[in-house]
Amino acid sequence: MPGEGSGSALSVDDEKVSPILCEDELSSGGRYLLEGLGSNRYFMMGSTQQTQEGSSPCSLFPYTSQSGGVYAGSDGSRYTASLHYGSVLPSASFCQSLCAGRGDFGAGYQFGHGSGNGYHAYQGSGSGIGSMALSGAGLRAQVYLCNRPLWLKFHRHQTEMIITKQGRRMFPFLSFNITGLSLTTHYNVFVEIVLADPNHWRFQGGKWVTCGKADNNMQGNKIYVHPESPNTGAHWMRQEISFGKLKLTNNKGANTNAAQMIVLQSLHKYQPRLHIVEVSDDGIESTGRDPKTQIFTFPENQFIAVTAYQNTDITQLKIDHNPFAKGFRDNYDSMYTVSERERLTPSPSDSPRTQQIVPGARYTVQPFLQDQFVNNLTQSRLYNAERTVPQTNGMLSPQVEDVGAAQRWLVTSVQQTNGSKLELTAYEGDYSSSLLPYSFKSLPLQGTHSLGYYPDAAFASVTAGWGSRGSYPRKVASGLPWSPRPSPTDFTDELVADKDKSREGNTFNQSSAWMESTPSLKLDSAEPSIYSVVCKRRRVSLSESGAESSPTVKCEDPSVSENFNKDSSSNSKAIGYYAFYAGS
DNA sequence: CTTTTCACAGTCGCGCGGATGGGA
DNA sequence: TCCCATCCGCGCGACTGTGAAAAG
Repeated sequence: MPGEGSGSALSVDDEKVSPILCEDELSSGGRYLLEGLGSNRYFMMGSTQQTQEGSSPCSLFPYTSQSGGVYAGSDGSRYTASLHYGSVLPSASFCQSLCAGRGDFGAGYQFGHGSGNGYHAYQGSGSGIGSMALSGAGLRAQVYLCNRPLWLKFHRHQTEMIITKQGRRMFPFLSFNITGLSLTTHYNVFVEIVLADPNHWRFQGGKWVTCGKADNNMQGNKIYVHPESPNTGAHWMRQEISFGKLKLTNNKGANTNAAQMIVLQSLHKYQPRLHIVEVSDDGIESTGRDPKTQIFTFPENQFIAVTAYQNTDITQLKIDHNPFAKGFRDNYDSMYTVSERERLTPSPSDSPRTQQIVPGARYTVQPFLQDQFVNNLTQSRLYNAERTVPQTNGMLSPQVEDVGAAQRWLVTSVQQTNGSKLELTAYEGDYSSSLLPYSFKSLPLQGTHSLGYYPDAAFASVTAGWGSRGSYPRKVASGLPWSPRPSPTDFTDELVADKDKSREGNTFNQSSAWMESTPSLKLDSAEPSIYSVVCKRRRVSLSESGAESSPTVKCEDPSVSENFNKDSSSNSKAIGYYAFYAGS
């Protein structure tokens, strides 16, 4: 694998610049001049400091001001200045509307380079789908971050990614859906991870603070090419594109599996970027003056590379959501040992077996744009307890997270013969008005399509990210007495932010507006209040002494907790969830 | 004191081979 | 009886965070 910026077959146009600048961002001084910063490229966003301090939802979209000049690496990197955030840049007025109305771009940020003037201002459709023409091709590619809710969860606490000498997989991993590509044109799809800011970071006083300048002389591979590259647009659009096998390392001299590893430096903040490069049929990149490249950046993918976790909230999130860390879940037994007979309705989310019967990529349907592995988490594992770290430690304010997490996308699995595989549906559209205070115009809910999609797609995303495991041939849903559906936790996840609010208010009125139409959500909405009383708990760790501000209070009444798990997580949620779909 | 490295135990799932069942 | 597809169990390697030790 080529080293940084040396991908022979991968090149990015470095000439295009976005003419669109967001006034807010400009005035914020969130841009850096990076001349002389060395060979590294920086993903330039509004400074983290600013976004931490600022409560404006606009901070969620700090890239709105970016133009092509942000990658002004002094090494003449081939990727310099190829970022064109302006493609979906809201105008200044849109920024204002964001701040005022808590609007959202949606799950898909669309960047890319166009033909000079082809920067498409946000249309205000609320679809969250930006659009940008490929140079010369006239095709608009759109990229959706599939597991965005989970990313937001981590991002809220400032995501940390472990790096080791032998390489560590990312979690959450990067997973995208792409639309708008030419069906027959070949593309290389790869991820590049660049410095997000010029700072060195350290975890101090329960939060991340800058600590001097970043070491910008880091050498090593910064690119991970998707193993299926190159491939046709039809291929890329057929299913989720996951980078679950991407590994992060701090071993500069790593030779083995170098293609699978990206070399990072500990305590630096990084920004992954997705590149889609059009290539000729023989796999050679398009040549000429105007290579057809698009780059997509999701700010919630930012993370700080660490050799050991610093923030216990991040650790807990990893344990809770990463199946490989299941062994560290403290009440794993009680969570999953409820006999099948005791269940009124089996829940797709409460059995470890569930993960083994995940159909995965066997079904080529588009996975529910969902948390990866988030489904296996029962509601007993919430973060209601007092925190060691300010909740706004991350880039997002709770409010901002509300915006992002509450946002839902469902990519239906309709296998259309015309090749347009993806039919995007704003799943929550019907009730967004009551739940979400910001204006968000959703695409129409496709009732029959959506319902028909759920049974198999519910778990597709669970395994899709882990590469080839999707071909698991057995124990598919057909053998189950129930039809798997998106886990109720999906909704609950979205409501995490609401939980934080409700734990103080202890009121159910908050979501009453949509209780009537969404029974399952009603149940989930009620959970925070229940749990804030019954089961304030955190990760149980021997090392976590009482001296720390994070309490180690376990469920005061295990039976209550267990019953809750059983009744609510399995039964109520499943029933409620089912009722929701059946009744919708 | 901070950061990195390493061994560890638990979990997961791929891949293999054998068992099972249905159809020709 | 044979063939094929599916199911099942097992072993191994990959993967995880932990916690102590080492390194800086």
